[in-house]
Amino acid sequence: MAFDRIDRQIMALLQQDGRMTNVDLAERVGLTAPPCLRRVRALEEAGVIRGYHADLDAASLGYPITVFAMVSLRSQAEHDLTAFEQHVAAIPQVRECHMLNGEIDFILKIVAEDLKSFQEILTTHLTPAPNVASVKTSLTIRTAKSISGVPVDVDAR
Amino acid sequence: MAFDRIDRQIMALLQQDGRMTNVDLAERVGLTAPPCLRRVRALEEAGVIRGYHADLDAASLGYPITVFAMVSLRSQAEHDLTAFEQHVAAIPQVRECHMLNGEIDFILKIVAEDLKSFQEILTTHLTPAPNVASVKTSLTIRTAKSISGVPVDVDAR
DNA sequence: GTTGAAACCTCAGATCC
DNA sequence: GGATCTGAGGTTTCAAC
Repeated sequence: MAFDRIDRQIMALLQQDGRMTNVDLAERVGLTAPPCLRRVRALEEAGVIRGYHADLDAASLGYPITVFAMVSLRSQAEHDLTAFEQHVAAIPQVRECHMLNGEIDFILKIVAEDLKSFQEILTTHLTPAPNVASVKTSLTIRTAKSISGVPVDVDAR
Repeated sequence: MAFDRIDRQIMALLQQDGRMTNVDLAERVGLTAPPCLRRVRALEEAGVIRGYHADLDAASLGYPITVFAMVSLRSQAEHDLTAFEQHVAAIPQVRECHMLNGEIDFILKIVAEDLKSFQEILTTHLTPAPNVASVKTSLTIRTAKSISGVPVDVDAR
């Protein structure tokens, strides 16, 4: 799928403010409402816009702790990798699971109510998981930057 | 700020679908539209709902590569830490920057158009940055789970 | 103090050009 | 892509619990 300048503007604006009304959006990109809405629907149906989400403050909701866990497995056979992914997918506090190259097999981003409950997740769900060789964790002191999504270069192409 | 069951339902639903209409939302939580809207506005003004964002597909937009970079600095003086944070904040491909405890000082999530442009970011912006002792990078092979936000337990309290 | 009912006004979505 | 129209939704006001 190819995007023109207006498509890119639409994506950049909706990434910034996902609840912007269609008429506002249309005005900002220099269209009238109907063609603007058609473009948005086309982007949604093409899977370029995957959804819209409220960005909640983790601390207010009782999850002030964010931890990164670097996990190495004993076996890197595909079956064992997917088994581990399915295992962590069922843990709600695990928000991200990325498979990496190199000596670390997976990096997980985990949120927790406090250090005690984090230790509990670690010792009851992560360390004893099948095939896990080692788990190294690092507490997040502070987060200087956290932008979901990707850079949208409006002037590209 | 304290939340009742309805507040939690609202947050869970808006985290799932940020463009849900207010009347839909009201119906799902068992209210009529006006009090539901007031609750949403209150949550926004309290900073619990920080915003709404379209979730864009990185690969479609020309960013198929995600890399984690573990950075250690030579000095951990507060002045040097914030200087590094400000440095990476200006790099659009750096989407996240978390300060960690332990031997690694920062973990960065970086998106890139291809390996070549990633290497360019690394060698021109990251490695030569002031005070950087070491940068270890890991390519993301695949992402099994990526849920922005936090678990919202509707039945809590 | 929070909900709900009614009013008004704006927007979303469909149709046609 | 734009113009027009209709039904639906957003938002404010105010009364009631």
